[in-house]
Amino acid sequence: MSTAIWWIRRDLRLADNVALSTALAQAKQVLPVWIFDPVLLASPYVGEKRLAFLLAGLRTLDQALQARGSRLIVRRGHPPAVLAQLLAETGAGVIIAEEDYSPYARRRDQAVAQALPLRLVNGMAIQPPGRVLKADGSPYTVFTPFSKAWHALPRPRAADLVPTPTHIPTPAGELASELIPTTPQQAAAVPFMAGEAEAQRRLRYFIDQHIAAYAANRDQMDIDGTSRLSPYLRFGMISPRQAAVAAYGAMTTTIPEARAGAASWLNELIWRDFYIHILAHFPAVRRGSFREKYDAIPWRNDETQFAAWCSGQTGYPVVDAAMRQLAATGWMHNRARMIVASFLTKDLLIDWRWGERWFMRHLVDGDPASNNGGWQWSAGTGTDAAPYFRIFNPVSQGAKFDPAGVYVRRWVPELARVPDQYIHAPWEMHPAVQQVTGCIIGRDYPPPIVDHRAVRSQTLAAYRAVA
DNA sequence: TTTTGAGTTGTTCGA
DNA sequence: GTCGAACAACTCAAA
Repeated sequence: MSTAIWWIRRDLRLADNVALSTALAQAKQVLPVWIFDPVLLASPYVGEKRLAFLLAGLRTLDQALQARGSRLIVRRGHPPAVLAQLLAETGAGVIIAEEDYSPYARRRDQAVAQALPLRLVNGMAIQPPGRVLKADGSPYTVFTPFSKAWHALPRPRAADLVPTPTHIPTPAGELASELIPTTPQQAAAVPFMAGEAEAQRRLRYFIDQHIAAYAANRDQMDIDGTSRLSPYLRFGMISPRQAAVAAYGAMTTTIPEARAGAASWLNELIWRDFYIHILAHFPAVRRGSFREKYDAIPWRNDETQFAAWCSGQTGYPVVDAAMRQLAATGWMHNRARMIVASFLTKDLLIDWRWGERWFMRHLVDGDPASNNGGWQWSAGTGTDAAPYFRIFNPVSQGAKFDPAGVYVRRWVPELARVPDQYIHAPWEMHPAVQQVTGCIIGRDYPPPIVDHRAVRSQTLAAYRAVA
């Protein structure tokens, strides 16, 4: 075969790219193609920060391709039509892509495969859906047995990783390609530089500097103890197999903390696989509760309270810090995600889908599988959900995971001079203290929009009624 | 088929 | 201040 199309979707990398290596093995020439799908661009789940990160990633990928004798062809339109046109233009005999298991992607790929020679390969998950099943062939819905079965499979090894090709022979003829739009101004504050090289640099830095303390620090919001690789995994600027191989590598050290940290981080990668599998096997979770009875929860859905949550004006410092971090940077600490999700669903009794959509619009790493899984876990509606009476207390969570208020003060500057003992409950400051610290509750910072203790018991009653 | 052990990440209360 | 129990049963997975 003379030409294969490498259809790039969530695999913006050249290293360990099975779609690319398969294309190179099958054809003399490979044409890398990106398609802007109007359906996805118009989705309410797309936001400008993630879009900007994607565009920057495409530019970086194009540069890497050009350094290897190739280039990125960019088109816009309905993928089946665009690909049919490209096959006609190039005479390519096959389209090869990394499989995306989310519901829209599967429908899209089915439509393509009906008319065109499409071949899908795994790479988005470490173990693809269908490979981790119970003895009777059905999928797992509880994490721990899933992870046991996952661990029983052959582990990815460094030798399995496909090296970066040194040269990518690409058809030389004239082929129309759109320019990649320039990054909107908004992206300036996003602390993620797009691209494969940056992903590898972060991986090395994390493994070398942070893995030993990961198990102890990963929940601390005031410490940069996490890998911050999620945006790169989201767009395949690093493959999850590369991450897993690095984790296994760190597990061979003699330092017990490093081994524990690596195991803990690998577990998070397995959670990522788990939610990819859940969405693949149960696509209805995208629209409703995994457990149907929880669709009957009587959400209060107060628009004013939702707006306060979105803008970081709830009066609960740790919630507000997290929501402002999200708005400013497109990222939020994992512990903070749980706290604000618990607050939205359990304190405000607002439908978890509202929070899911807000996260998707603002997160650079927004991924349908992980985001949906996390929200349903927090709301108590999902597979393997937390018991509904497990309601986070935003004050004690703050005290535990941001004890000196470093995280809060960074993102809620009006609380900068509030003493540590009040930093997570500033409304408890005596008026004289408010005066001295320059933070008058109701003037400089809002009073709490709900009384946690009161709404907690209301929510318990509401959940108990449908459980 | 039945039984048994277990289930990411919490909070509150009372001794 | 610390610690264990209660929260509330239910579903899942595997023997």
